[in-house]
Amino acid sequence: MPQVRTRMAPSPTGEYHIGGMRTLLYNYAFARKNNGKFILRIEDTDRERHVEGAAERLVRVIKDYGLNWDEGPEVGGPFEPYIQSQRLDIYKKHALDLINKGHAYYCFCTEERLEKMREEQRKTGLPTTKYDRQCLNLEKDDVEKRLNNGEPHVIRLKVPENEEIIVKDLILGEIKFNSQDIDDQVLLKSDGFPTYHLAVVVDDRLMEISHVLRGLEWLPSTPKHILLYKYFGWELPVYGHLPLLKEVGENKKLSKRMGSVSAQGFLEDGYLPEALLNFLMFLGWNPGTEKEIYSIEEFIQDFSLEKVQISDMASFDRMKLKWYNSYYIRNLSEDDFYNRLTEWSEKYNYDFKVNDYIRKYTKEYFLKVLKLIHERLQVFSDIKELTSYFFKDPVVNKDMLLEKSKDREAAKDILNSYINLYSEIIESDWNKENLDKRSHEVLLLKGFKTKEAFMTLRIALTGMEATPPLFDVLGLMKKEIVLKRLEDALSLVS
RNA sequence: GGCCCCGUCGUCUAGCGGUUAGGACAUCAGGUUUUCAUCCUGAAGAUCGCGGGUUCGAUUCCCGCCGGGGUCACCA
Repeated sequence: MPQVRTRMAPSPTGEYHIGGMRTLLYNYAFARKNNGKFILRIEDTDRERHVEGAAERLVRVIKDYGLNWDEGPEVGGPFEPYIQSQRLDIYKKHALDLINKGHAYYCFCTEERLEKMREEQRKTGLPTTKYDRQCLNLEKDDVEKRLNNGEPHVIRLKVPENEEIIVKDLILGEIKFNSQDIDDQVLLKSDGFPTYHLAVVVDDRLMEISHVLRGLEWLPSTPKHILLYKYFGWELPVYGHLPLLKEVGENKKLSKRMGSVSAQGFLEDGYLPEALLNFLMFLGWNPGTEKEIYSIEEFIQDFSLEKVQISDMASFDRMKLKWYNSYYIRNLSEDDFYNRLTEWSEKYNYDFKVNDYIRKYTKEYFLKVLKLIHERLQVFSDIKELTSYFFKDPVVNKDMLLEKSKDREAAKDILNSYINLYSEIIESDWNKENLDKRSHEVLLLKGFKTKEAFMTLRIALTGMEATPPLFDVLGLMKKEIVLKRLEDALSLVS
């Protein structure tokens, strides 16, 4: 059996899409699983949509997800270059080859004419708009002359009349197409760049790609590619088309309105790569068991094309992603949690820098805070809100504060009692256990209801209804801060 | 519109002729707890899109319909 070689071939036209990362992950895992090679190739053949620096960011984010490639940008390989804009003469040579074999032809039609043609086709209600082949049978001399004159032109594939083309898809099975429905695809653009269709076929062949795993959106153009393989006299790779990603319940592609869609965006939001990857694994694949927590190594072990879903869309359940992430955060050791958070805050977040907080409040204090919110943090970007009251006085909502006790007098009584208690406790006794004990004594003494008293205190001290255990929080705070906040709350309700 | 793909709890899925149709997320209830989170236990939730076949028997195979999606560029 020939070596398994897979590839991912993204276009540097913007931020790398999270769906692209899923497809990359499958290609990566399949190659690793079969002791093959995984190739990264940059498909930058669209000069108009090309975005400066996008290729560099692409490479960066793939590495940030913890993945790598055996051949491609930065690492090189036996089939260099791996950037299509540096392979222009290769594509041209192949396009010319097709012309010589009679499977392609020059076309001098202008954009304007093509637009007009389509306009008319639509009017006459033709079932599908295809190039009308005006340039198919130009005289050889005529073509020669126009080429010499430097007239703008493209090279088109000459699609056969009525031929059945069968796509053998490893995931979907055999799919039949008729060449009648296929347009005379442009192969080489007037700027000398190839279209995707030419470039992908030529490069996949030259780079000896054995398996093409790509998104389902490519299925309709696969017959064009098969035609090209045939005319070049090449053997086909194995195809597998993966379900597209959609927003939950929306039957739509991922939308920015629902959150991030770029691979980078999720890292910025504070998702861990291992959680992201675990989540991505299940977007179109399922082991058929009940195991849902997968490391990348386990995934490589269990991945198989047979288990890829036959489905048109895989649902990108952001809720479930959050669950995965909180699971992975919870399972970080305290050290790792601190280190990962710090690293993240330095790299992505401009609003919450761990190092700034450490400088201001000491690392010891910061670590204690972290310990309290560790299992409550779902994504790193929640850190600021979740810990705000440890670092600055909260804005307390008066109504929220009052509704926890019977009435205004009761609230004042509670606040007063605990101000008295806490002012008496000396610095050396200011710890969680003692505060807990003494606070409960006051409860008994004054006949306060536990819930009323402690909720009132919690809100007065943190401004929030949901926090870590009250005396954990109190024990961490300085005595004078506690007293100040209780006094503030008291004057708020007075 | 043409071509092509898909259709199982609220959501995502497992299933590859005979199952009490399994799991996860979400939801709800109970336990732990001063709140939240975690953790544990449990509940509810699917006439397997609809209608025909094939079969002793269809969620599973075939056909039609309906619904959703993808694609029809000198974009990938």
